[in-house]
Amino acid sequence: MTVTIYDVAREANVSMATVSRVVNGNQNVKPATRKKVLEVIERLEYRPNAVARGLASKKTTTVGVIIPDISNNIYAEAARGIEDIATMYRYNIILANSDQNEDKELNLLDTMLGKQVDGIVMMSDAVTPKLHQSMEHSPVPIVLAGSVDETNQFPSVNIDYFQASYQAVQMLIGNGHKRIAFVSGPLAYTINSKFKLEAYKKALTDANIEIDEQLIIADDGTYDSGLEAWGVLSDLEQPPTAFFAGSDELAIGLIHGAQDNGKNVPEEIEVISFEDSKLARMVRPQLTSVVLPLYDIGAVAMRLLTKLMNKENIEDQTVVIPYRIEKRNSVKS
Amino acid sequence: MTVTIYDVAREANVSMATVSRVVNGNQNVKPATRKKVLEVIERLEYRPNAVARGLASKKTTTVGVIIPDISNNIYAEAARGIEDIATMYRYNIILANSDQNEDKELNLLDTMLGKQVDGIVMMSDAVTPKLHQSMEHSPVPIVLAGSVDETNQFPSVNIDYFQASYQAVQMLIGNGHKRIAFVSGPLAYTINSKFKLEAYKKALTDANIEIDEQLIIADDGTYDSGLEAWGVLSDLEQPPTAFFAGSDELAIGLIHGAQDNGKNVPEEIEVISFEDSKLARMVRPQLTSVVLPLYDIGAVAMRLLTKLMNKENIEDQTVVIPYRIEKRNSVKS
DNA sequence: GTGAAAGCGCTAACAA
DNA sequence: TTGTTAGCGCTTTCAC
Repeated sequence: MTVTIYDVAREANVSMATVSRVVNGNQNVKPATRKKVLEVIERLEYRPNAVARGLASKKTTTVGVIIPDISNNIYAEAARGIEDIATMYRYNIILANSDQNEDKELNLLDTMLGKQVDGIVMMSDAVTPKLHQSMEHSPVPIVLAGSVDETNQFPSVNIDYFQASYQAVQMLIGNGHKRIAFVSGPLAYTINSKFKLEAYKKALTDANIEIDEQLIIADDGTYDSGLEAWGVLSDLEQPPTAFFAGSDELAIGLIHGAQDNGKNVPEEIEVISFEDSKLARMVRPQLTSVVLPLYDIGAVAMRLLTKLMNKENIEDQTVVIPYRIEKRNSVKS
Repeated sequence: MTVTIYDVAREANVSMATVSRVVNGNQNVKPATRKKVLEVIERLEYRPNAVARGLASKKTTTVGVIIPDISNNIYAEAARGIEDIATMYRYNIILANSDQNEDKELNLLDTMLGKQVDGIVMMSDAVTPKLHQSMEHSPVPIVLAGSVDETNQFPSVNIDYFQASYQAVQMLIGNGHKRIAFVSGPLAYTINSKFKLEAYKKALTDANIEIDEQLIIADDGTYDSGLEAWGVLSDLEQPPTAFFAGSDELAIGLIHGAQDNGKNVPEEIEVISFEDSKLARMVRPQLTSVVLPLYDIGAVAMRLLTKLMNKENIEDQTVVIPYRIEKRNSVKS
């Protein structure tokens, strides 16, 4: 059978309280006693039962992580950042995919809270009112990673999507383009893409370029949809000469679409992406892209969560990580 | 404060046993009672404490998942398969990265067992003796996903790496190549790559082609190392005319290396990959590749684990999933 | 420095 | 059909 703290206590001729103390590194134990207990623990191969410990202490040292889809590189990268920091602070993570589906998100929140996680990191492109409400009722801290909470009620970590997008579009404008397309993920109606879109429009407007709704496409964000978008856009009477893509996959689809049509990138067509995953260097030409520091976003979010779980004072709940634009060859100069 | 089963019982004028019954869907409850209890649960927003439940029932409905690196698409894909099936059977997963590091693997095993997971899915390219031994001592079932256990002691799910690789190399041989290189990940010394290498050698030998160790390169499996491998190999006196790549990234690196040198793929250089991630279609020419069904491997592994946790009878502990070769344009005909 | 004992919130016999 | 009662394995006062 499994050996319990009680077995150890008996074998070591001490009380279970003492065993508990040595297991938990409590200093109030005579070195000799500690040694004796440690020996018995080793001999019996005693392994503390974290569930019992959790019940008694009301802490599980595990945090919940709700992400849209782990098989999507973006989220996987963030997940790795989260997990690394979690490990550093001795937490384990319960990971679950929501597919951006509100019902799943709600359910996951509930089951994770049921499992008594000490905190939650949540990635969701759309913090709906219902979700928001559920999150408010959480007995443990929740931090948003890569998702902005417009009510500013929840801790969150992000980059400045608007600013980054604005700058990206500006680069294209600076290169003389008048017909600039914006191709984004399905998220056209969600937060982050909303910022990108707003920035896109603002940048054009500020440069006195008229906004043409035909040049704005929102699909599912995949390579194929980038290819498709190229098809649609290049068939326009006045096709775009530059593209602001919402993701690397999209950008590559756009570029391949152009190349398959005999167009040169960046000589004839320029493309700037928003992501800078390792894919960015795996195309010819390599992508110029806003770098979205996913790993860092995850890591910082988790770090923030540890502080919150520790009830430390937080200066600022919403942290904005710096971004930069990596210049490669899909945009001239 | 948090509301417990006891609060619900009191409010509903029943015993906690009855509340427990309705929460657990036990049929031995009069409909009227059930209704009453359900109402109170709703009103009080009672949420069962899974930790207490776990302690009492000795089941946590969570499984551990140990993978090398979630930010690597291969493992992320498998993780998604694992999680989907886990969710289907109402399990949650504790996910952790091992970086293929034995110490971490050992530690993770230990902490997960400490957390009383009901089972574990493990992905490890090298089941070392120590690891093997720790796994044997596990009180809960462990299944290996995408990793073969040479002792055949643990349940595992895989494809036939040898057969798949053999066939891949044969395609190249069939196209008339005599100088065929094998470029693989760092895993040259680990199980799966070992099979690939063996198959490569066997295929050549069977075709009376001499094995040239210079044509065998094992590096870190990244795009850059593919590029590098091209550099080294193309500088040979008798450079290879065909490549068997251990992964898509590697294959793309090889192809770009060739193209940057003005070589045509597949006219002058042919490349076959082993993976078939979505990357495979995101290059020109698109990759011909052995398809490694990662999602399925994960899903089947998890399904197998549910059976094991359920103590169902398993016909065969080691399942071999069919593979196929997806023909695209990096190999002629 | 160490021990006794009361929970933590729930499940699972066993009775009734 | 429902209630009573032991635990599950540990943490945590509170005494000594």
